[in-house]
Amino acid sequence: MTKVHSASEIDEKGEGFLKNIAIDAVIFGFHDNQLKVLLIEYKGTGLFALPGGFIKTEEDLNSAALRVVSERIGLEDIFLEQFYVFGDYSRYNPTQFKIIMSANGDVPPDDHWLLKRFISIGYYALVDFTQAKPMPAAIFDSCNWYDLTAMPKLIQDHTRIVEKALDTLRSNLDQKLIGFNLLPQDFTMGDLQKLYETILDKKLLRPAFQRKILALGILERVAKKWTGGAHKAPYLYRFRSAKRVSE
Amino acid sequence: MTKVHSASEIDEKGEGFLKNIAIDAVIFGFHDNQLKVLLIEYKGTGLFALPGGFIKTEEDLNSAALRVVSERIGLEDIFLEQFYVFGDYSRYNPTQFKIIMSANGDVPPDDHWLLKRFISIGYYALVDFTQAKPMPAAIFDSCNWYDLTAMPKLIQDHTRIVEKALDTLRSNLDQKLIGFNLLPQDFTMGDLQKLYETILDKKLLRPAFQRKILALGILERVAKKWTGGAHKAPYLYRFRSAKRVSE
DNA sequence: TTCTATTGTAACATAATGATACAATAATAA
DNA sequence: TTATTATTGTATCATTATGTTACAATAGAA
Repeated sequence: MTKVHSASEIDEKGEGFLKNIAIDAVIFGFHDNQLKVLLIEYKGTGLFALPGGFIKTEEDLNSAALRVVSERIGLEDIFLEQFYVFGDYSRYNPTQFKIIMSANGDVPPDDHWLLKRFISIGYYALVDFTQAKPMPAAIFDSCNWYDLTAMPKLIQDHTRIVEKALDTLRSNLDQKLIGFNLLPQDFTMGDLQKLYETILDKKLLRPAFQRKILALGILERVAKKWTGGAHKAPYLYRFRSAKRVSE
Repeated sequence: MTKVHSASEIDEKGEGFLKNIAIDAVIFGFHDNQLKVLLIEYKGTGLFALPGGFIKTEEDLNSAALRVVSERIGLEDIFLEQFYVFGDYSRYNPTQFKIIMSANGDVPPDDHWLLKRFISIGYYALVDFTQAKPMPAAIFDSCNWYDLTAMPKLIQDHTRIVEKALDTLRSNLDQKLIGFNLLPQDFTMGDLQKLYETILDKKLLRPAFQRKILALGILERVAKKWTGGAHKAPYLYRFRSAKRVSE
């Protein structure tokens, strides 16, 4: 329950959108050995939130989520998956949305559809930080990456949504092979290990990690080697399989 | 999008319920070495469906799901978890609901809220077959267990929902320790193994299974032994931890 | 050319899992 | 009462996976 379009785009009754349902997206990136989350800031409020949106009357749910994410990040081929539906009544907080809309110049009537209760379907996305281009919308002051460890206070239960997304990412990391969606096309084994260590928040043994990953048979070695350090140059690897978008 | 209450309970505008959102529940049971699913049959239509329902305006999503399930099964303490949200536009099929409502004596106007598009939040429940008491509502002809391998044709995409629930059950079986929710309080190691074999649809080696399960340290041996066969009597076991309901 | 930091992988240790074997035993039948 | 039978509980060994140490290879800097 987050992405508020421009006032002209959505009327007071929410015609053209499904009622009571929102999408919130936790978009993860990885840079400088830090997990990042994309957050937006509502114009003139100092209120930070996850990117989000609503479902058009004739739109598939997963397509709506993809639209919401790609509008913020400027990419089309995105790993994106549902992870939880947040539906506690205690989430309902219309005054916060009155503030957001008022700061944007719209003073909404009390029965405005955006002031009704919303159930939010949580999606998490894994994107290549080097390719992503954060794009604010008109009603945002900003749209930027934040270290997971240094996020501003978020509206509603969005902090909990991020935590739950991280839990899901952790437990899916080994099971499904999704980590590579956070890396650029070519990367070293050290890059991959640091990514795993950052997500899992624990040190891994280098030989065992390398052996395990290579045994999966999903990497191919790129001929050229990375260079730059005063030591033996590591190989560059690339994942064979394509990125997946939901199921 | 399934459980239609009596006509008097819900008005044509759906006052008191969230719009466009439904809950569908895949309730699993285990009996005679068969996985069972609870299905309802809409009165006078021969149409089978998953038990389902809607969310009250001031009700938590997970509470609504628990209400929907316990109304059908007559139990309170139920393992219940979200597994996926079904939101394709192609699910939308109002004529089927016109048939169901007409057969029930209500001829709905075309703008009746139940004839609008619904996004369905899928939950799966694991219940003790010996304790469950399937309870039909007024608008059902029946509410019964069906073998997963011998289900009738279901309305909408409910067959796919069952399949996806089974996938989730399979992948959660080892990770989380949820299998015991399908068994009565006391059971033998053979019972548990048969349950696992049925769910995973493959044979397991008895000594390895026993060692692995016991190593988890979650079972306690009940003093008395089961009896009845012309062979050594197996121990009865009981799970230490309590059942969990969602997160 | 030597030094340094890091990589790639071999080698061994330990733990987990797969597979076979067999004694223990509750009911049945002789 | 005793032998028979089917199944249980677990020991034992084999295989595989994972944890850990060690060391040669090497790109750049000194």
